[in-house]
Amino acid sequence: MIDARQKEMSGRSRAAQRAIRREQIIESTIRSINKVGFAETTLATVAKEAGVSQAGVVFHFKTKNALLIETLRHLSDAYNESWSSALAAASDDPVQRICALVAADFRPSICNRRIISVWYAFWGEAKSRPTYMKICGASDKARADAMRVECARLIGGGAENEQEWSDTVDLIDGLINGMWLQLLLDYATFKRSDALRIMQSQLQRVFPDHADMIAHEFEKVKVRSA
Amino acid sequence: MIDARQKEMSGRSRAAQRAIRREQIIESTIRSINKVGFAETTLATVAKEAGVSQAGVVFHFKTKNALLIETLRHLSDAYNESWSSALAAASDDPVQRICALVAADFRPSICNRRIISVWYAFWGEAKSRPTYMKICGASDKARADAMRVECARLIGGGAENEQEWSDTVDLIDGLINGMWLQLLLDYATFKRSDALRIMQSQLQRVFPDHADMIAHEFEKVKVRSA
DNA sequence: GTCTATACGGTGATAGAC
DNA sequence: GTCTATCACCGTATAGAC
Repeated sequence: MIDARQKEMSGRSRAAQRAIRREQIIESTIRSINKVGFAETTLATVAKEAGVSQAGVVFHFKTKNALLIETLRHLSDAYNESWSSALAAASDDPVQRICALVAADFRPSICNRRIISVWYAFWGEAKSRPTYMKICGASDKARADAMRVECARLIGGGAENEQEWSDTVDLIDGLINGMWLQLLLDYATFKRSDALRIMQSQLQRVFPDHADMIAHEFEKVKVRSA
Repeated sequence: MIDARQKEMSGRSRAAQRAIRREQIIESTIRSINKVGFAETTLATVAKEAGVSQAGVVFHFKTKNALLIETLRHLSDAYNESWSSALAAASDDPVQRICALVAADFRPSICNRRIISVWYAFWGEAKSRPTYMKICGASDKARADAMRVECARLIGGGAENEQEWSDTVDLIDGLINGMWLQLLLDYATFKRSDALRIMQSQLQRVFPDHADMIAHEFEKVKVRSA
């Protein structure tokens, strides 16, 4: 492990090395939260996962709290990158863009128990830690706004429909979060494919005029993950 | 505070006194998780909230871990009692029973940030603590089964429809969880009334033949909480 | 049953060698 | 940059008086 690390380091600038080492430690924090839980995660458990000393962790993040905040930001960045790139790759059609946004939240890299459990750990602490709250809120809002734009285009942009877009976005995004919780808790019987099937039929119910295109878009997702 | 406690104690059996004191400490645990978070909740913070000594908390629950498990069980019991009583009070009509189950999850006593944040704290720890997982899973399953019965009656009980009930239940319950998360994180702009409105319109979409009765049932909820 | 006092281990963070 | 050694503190849990 130490060899692999050193190999990865060689031939890079100082700044790049620093960034890589920080990311390694953040990944170790995620692993630790998975193994022993958020409450039991200490500098020692993180250091052990990362294969560095406890002081090494502090050197790179100053304090434990800063490390946890950076870990949350890392999750948030990865999430934002995922839906942004999905949107960038999609056509201009709002139905396709909505499907792309939904499908992005079920990509294996984003949507797996390892990551979901960490999100839940931070959400659980968010009420008592304003910084977590802010990061989670900003991440959620950016994504919801992206979805709002597409729903507004599809439903009709007049102000008289504003509550309808707004509710449609809350409905779709809320359902995604519900699927995530079920993937976390009911992992023995509930799979990503179940979640995707439910999301597809729900989108078809919400946008019955575009049922065929939605089916077509979800077929593509199924092919990609097969 | 101590006077109020002693007043509550007088004239009760030993067992009842014990139960009351235990419940007071559990309530204090919930308050502590709200104030300082799950990770920072210690015997000291709980004891301070409860107005007893640290050793007093241990006396009643043996260990901190046992206290946390009892706290989760307390949440779970309250939740189960809520939907069970709602079901018992409902008529025999499946639509009314489904509405009753949904509305029960948005009762102020069950659905408020104080309680939701504690649920999220436990969900966040669940992956690394099998006992939490088991309690959460059992609670979820009982409730989902209750919903499944009603959906099966409404959709048609043949085996050929099984995936349809199952998905419908996952859809409704998933959406409820999504609404809870939004109530937790987006509390400034998203209210219980927003969640109820979205749930109503969603149920109407899922069961279009019963839209009128659903509207009627949700009117009753609105009147009750006004 | 409830308290005060305390044992004991672990925790976050620092100092200083290399 | 990374380590070992160390600190002061705080965590859980116990002992024993009342």
